[in-house]
Amino acid sequence: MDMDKLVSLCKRRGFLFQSSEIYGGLNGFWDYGPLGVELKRNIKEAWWQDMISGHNELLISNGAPCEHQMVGIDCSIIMHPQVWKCSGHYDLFHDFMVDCKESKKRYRHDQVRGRWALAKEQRVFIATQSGGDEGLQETEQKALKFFNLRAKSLEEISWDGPLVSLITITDFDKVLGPDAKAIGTLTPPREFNLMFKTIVGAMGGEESSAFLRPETAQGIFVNFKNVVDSTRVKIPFGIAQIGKSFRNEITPRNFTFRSREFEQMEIEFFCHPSQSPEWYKYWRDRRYKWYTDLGLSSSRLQLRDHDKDELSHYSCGTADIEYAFPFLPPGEFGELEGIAHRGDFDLKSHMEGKLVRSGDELVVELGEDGKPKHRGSGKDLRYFNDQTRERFIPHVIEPSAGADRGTLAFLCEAYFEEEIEGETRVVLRLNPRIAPVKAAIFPLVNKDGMPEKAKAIYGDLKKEFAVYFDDGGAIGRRYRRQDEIGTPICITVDGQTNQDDTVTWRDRDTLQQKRIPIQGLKEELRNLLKS
RNA sequence: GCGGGUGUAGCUCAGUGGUAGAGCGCCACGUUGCCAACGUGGCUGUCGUGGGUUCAAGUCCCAUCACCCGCUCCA
Repeated sequence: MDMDKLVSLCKRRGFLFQSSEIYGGLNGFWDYGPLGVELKRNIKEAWWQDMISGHNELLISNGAPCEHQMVGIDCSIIMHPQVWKCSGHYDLFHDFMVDCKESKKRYRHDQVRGRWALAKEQRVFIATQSGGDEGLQETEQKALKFFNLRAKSLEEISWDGPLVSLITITDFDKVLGPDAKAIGTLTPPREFNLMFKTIVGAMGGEESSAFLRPETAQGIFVNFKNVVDSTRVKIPFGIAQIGKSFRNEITPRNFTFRSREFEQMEIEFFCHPSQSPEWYKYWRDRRYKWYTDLGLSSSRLQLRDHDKDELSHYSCGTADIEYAFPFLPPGEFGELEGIAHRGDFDLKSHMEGKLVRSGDELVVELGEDGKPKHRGSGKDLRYFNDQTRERFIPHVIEPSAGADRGTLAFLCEAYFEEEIEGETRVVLRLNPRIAPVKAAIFPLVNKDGMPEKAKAIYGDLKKEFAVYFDDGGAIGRRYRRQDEIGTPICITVDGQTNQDDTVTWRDRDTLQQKRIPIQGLKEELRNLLKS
């Protein structure tokens, strides 16, 4: 499938627009149009229904170790800055970068190394991105070139000290950049923040700066105690949230796939440590099945377990649900959702302070003064089981899905072009549950009372379903218009309707028609949405 | 971030320094009895944006923004 065709359809039919388009657009931001908002809402509602509101906590779900409860929450986007310090985002998403004015390259400040070289009465800091022996060799080569010396005159250069980080350097005018020919081309380090910064309060200064959340998860962790205290939930249970998150991605690309503002659908599932591996497996499989049930084909979808060295510092297991997007090279997949076993990392961080791994253990990271680098809340976030009299920090399984990525995947999967009697038909084979319009109602022609009858049916169905009325142009054209936006059913009032109160029911995928009585339409549509 | 490409009507795209175009779509009227029918009429443009060169710029130059491809980087 050609991605351009889908992008064009999305624009033409009102699924997706570039943000601020009349001003030339803004990189990494997208708007959902009238049909797009319905599609995305349907996907989010399907998720909420299947994970939370429709969940039966009295039954053991397929593959689950025991019963579990599910509740929802909706947290603020801006939170206390300490949340991000303890979660690790502040340190991780907060880099200093230096730019090279000559080579136009950008380097992470802490990843550039180098050593001082003296020759021809000049002292220069020769920088490189390599470390170890490779770094030593590279700096030698660069120094020879810079001082315009032959390889055999290497001894004319004297080296002052070992390979050190650029962080230790203050006189940037004596630095030879990793890809530069002249000295002094590197800019001083500049703050490069992957989190969006904002100011709280109209008169705010630096002390009142805050961040837009880079993930929804932390709102759940900091409310863990509130939920436990207010709802009578018992472990194991999950807290779910749908909401916007923000990341200042360096390279937004591939339509909405990597955006700077995006929507997440996240569950933090809290369980006893001894049961956590079973729950991890349960959520992994359950979440994969959710996508296939809604229409993603298993040939383009994969569940991939992370390698040991790919795991985050806190994780004891992570799997990605990935989709073979058409804009990716064959064989490559893009992430739709990550299911992570996070252990007790998050709750513990918000109790004690930012954690780092030390061997097999998580310990509070200390600052230079020997105190915690980022202090936790000091609140006791342990869970007390009054049956077993056990007090413990629950382990967490986190299925974290991207709503926009899911929406994009469903669109890609649904797009088909096919030849019908020499004409190309464009059709979105969306699952009826997520289709923006469930059915369109047409009068076959605009006479003999057909429009009146069709309008009456439309008015009645509209109370319960997202339906669309169209009497413009020939009937064939109206069918194709609906095919293109994924409407599963077209209902047409024709001459026979006046005699026996039946209408034709036309299927988007098979193009087959059947006659059904007007009274049976609602039941028929309900069945369609159940499947 | 780097390199290459693209930017003209809602969409797809023509356009040689000299009057802004086509197809599709959309709207109205008529016609029309089931898969992008037909007729008539109509709407649609800051030629991505800002500068410059020129008597004259959609066209040439510079800058900038956005999108696509390839690197690079990254949750």
